[in-house]
Amino acid sequence: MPELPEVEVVRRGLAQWVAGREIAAAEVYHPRAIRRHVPGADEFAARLKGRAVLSAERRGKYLWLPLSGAEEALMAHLGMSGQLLVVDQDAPLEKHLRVRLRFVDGGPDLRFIDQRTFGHVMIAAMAGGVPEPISHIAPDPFEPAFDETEFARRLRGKHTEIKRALLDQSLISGVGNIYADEALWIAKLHWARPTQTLTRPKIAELVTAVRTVMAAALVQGGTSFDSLYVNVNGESGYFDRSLEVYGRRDLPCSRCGTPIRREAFMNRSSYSCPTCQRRPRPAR
DNA sequence: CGACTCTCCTGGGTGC
DNA sequence: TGCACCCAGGAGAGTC
Repeated sequence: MPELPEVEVVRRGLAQWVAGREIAAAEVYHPRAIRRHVPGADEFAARLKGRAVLSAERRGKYLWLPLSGAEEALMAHLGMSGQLLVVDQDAPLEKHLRVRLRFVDGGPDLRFIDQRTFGHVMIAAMAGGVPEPISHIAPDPFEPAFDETEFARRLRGKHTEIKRALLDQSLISGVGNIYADEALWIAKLHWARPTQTLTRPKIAELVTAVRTVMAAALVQGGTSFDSLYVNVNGESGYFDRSLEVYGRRDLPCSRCGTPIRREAFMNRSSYSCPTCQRRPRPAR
């Protein structure tokens, strides 16, 4: 649920507080947190010891810390409830602490805390500038590598609904349920609109809406809808106050006053304005 | 192969 | 007050 803006907030904190430091030790408190690191916890810790963190990078919702030595990085995905916190090494261990990194400088730890355990960390080889496990995902809309023409071409070739496509990280990365609903509201598109019926100008409008809402969220430090999204210092952003549809069932649309509706879609909630976002005709 | 569903997980909230 | 249940949802595995 932390989406691109929240993950970017975390990346900036890691760049400031963790980059340039040498790892003294890694401790794994819950095996599920490293389930994608196939060699296991002991190998994970051994491979990190003595390596320096070179920088902090991001694509979509994925973060990675390139490491000194071999061409590999410590990669993280926050899932729904993951947090990467920079905390004093003497601070008490958090209830949902999953992985702890200590540094040779004796400064603050980097701790991965994750209540719902959908997030994970792993060490991954680099491949073409990104960790190999995420080589299949598309650039996010803030990267120079994001090709809007290619995105439009692939989108129009799909036989699916627009919201499903927005959440497909192989088409465009970084968009999750909250910002998908917000961007669709800005572009006045219903979530069920068939992708093959979208014109190129409408797709351009939608991409602009995605960038607009995410940039606005980033300025405010991200969204803190359920208080689990925090920066590396444990602080929440304020963008939830600016949400137009997400979580606003029965509240008036700021454009037309119609009560916002909540519908089930893909086993989750979709919020939209019944007037501004007309349901597409069922004909195909 | 593309489209779509299922599954993992925990704790806060709710209704009785 | 306690307990059963629902809900939040990203992404990979599995199904058709």
